[in-house]
Amino acid sequence: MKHLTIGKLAKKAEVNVETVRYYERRGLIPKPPRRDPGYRQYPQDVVARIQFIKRAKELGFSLKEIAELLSLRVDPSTTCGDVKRLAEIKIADIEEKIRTLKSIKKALTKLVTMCSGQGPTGECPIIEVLDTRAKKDANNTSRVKNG
Amino acid sequence: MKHLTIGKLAKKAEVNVETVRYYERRGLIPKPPRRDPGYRQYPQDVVARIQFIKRAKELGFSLKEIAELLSLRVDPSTTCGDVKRLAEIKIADIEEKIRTLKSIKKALTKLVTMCSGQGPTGECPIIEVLDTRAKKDANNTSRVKNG
DNA sequence: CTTGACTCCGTACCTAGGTACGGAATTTAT
DNA sequence: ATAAATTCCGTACCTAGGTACGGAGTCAAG
Repeated sequence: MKHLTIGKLAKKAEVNVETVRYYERRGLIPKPPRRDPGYRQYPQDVVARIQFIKRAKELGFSLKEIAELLSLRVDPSTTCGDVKRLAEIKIADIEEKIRTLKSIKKALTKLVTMCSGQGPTGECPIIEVLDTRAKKDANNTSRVKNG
Repeated sequence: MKHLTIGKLAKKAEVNVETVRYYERRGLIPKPPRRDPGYRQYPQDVVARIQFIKRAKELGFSLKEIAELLSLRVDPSTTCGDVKRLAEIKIADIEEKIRTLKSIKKALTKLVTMCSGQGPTGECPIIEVLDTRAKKDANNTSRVKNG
């Protein structure tokens, strides 16, 4: 089977048919060629593209950001400098996300340990772990003086 | 300053006042004590809690999931077994997210390299990198394209 | 002691990201 | 060769997560 109907594609990628059409409208997947009466014919690789979109969504990227990620490629229409710049911004975003996830994970791991250790502490260590990071821009303006 | 009004809290946590009330309704932050005519009095630590919520959202957690994360603590009302089980599920979720983020990052890094190398490939390496992962349940015809 | 900023509350509205509807044409299965 | 499923399209609707409105009471500064 060389091409996929929209229904087959949706099934493979585990999304709704309407979602496929929606992504097309949003420009997240390319407009496919049409068969005789107008039926869409999808190449196989669109499955992976949709699966990428799904994963990226779970990681907190908006469809707009995902579209940007997907457009990142080395082709004649973009200069390398542009691609590089955008990619580097995205890499930094991702590193930040990874850092935060790691600290949440650490907190959870600590919690599990505490649990085994039988310490009924009552406080939530998850927030505590992130607390340090939160402090980076916790500067009160001068007008917050109070007694 | 011992307590915060809702406005001060919102400012510190960099969210809208309405959002604070919304989170209260959703049970994401505890209902604070009230002052004389009914004004909310927030302890300082709620700032960190809201910042945690903001970050977790950026990582793709829903408010419901965030509520679960925040309720994870060792206290008398939950058994250690319960906490541990839930925490371990969350840890696995997080590890999956980290893995996916790393592979996207890797793809982007590769892209930057390619870019420096002047290779006008035209294809999007981001999807390709994730493709391997996608294949885990892509049991279709024997015809697998390679590149 | 007034003026303006802040608070209360319920309800209405908004954006993002889908999902469903409905009727006509077409394809597939029986 | 029918019946059942799929496809087309535009539009309407839905959920999550806020955000704004409005009118009344309250606090802080001039």
